[in-house]
Amino acid sequence: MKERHNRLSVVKELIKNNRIDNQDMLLELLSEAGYTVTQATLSRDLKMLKVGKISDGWSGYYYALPENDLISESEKSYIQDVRRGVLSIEFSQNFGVIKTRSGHANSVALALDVLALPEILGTLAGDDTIFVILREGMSKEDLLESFKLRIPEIEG
Amino acid sequence: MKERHNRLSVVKELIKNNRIDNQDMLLELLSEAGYTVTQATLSRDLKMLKVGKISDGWSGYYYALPENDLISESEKSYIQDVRRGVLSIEFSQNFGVIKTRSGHANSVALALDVLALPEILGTLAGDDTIFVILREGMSKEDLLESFKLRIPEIEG
DNA sequence: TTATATTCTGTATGAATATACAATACTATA
DNA sequence: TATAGTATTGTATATTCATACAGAATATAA
Repeated sequence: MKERHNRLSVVKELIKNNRIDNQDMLLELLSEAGYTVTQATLSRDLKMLKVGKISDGWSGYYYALPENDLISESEKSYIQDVRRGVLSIEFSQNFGVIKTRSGHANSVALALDVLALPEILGTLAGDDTIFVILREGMSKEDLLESFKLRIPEIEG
Repeated sequence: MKERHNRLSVVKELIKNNRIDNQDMLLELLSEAGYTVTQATLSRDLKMLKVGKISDGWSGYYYALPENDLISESEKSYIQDVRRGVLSIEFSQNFGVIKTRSGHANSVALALDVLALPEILGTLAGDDTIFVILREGMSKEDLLESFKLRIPEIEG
C-alpha cells in the first residue's frame, strides 16, 4: 500500500508552499489533491512528518516543516550545481572520484564544501574530476546515504 | 502592573531551559516559580511570546521560542561587531552613510553582509565610513526598522 | 479627584488536535 | 492458499489550546 507514502509527500509539499493554519484547512487542500482522509489520519501524518506549528510573528500560527526539511534558498542553488554537474561517483578505500560534466568540477566541489557533508574531509577539483577524501571512519555508504538525504534524486 | 511583564520573562526562561510538552506542565513550573495563573492566561502569554510547538524528532512535541529569540552564536558576534562599530547612520535618497569608529568600517560592513538585511543591496567600506546602497523600493525607514529588529539597542 | 479608557484576568466554552479501540488491508511465511 | 503479524484507517472521544465575555485593576485625562 503506497497510499500513505504518497500522501505524506503531498502533505509535505502543501505545507512547504502554503500558509496553513489548521488541519481542516489542510484537509481541504489534501482533498483537492485527490486524497480524502479524516482529521485523525491527518493528525497522524503530521506527527510522522514532525510538522510543527510556529508563530507568524504577528497574530497567528501556521504549520511548518522541521528545520531539517527546510533547505535554504542558497543551499538549494548549490544542490542544483551538484545535480547539474555530477556524472558518476566511484570509490577506492577512503577516496572517492566524482566525474562531472566538463568544466563543472569546480562548482560541484565548491557546492560540496558549502553543504559541509560530515563524511567529507576535503575535495580537490580539476576540470571534470573531483577527488573526495573521506573522513576517518566514514564509508562510501555513509556518504551516499548523506547524498540521498541532502541531494534528492541523485544516486551513486 | 508589572506582574505580566515579569511573568512573561519567567515563562520565556522556563521554555528555554526545560522540555515542556503542554500548558499544564508549564502551569506547574510557573506556579513553583511563584506565578499562579489559569491556563487561559498562559495561553495568552504564549501567543504573546510567539512560542511554537515543534517536534522532538522522535515521539513528541515541545514548546520552543521563535527563531528571533534564538539568534545563532555566530550571528550574535556579528551583531556585536555592528554595535561596537557604528557611530551614526544618515541617508540621502537610496544611499546611506554609516560612520564607524576608526578601523571598524570593514568589520561592520562584513557583518551587514552576513546579516543579509533585505533592504541592503550592497556595501562599500573605507576605514571609518560605509556606503550602503538600498535596494530598489526600500526606504531609509525600512532599513532602520530592520535594524531595530535584528540589532536591538541601535537607533539611527 | 472623577471620569474614561486600557490592560489584565478568570470562567466558561468553543475550536483544534491527539488517541484508544476496532475494523480492514496489506505483507511475509509456511 | 492459509495463517500470523504489521500497518493503516475511521469513529468516537479525550486532551489540549484559544477566546468571548464580564469584572477587576491600572493607567490617563480633565
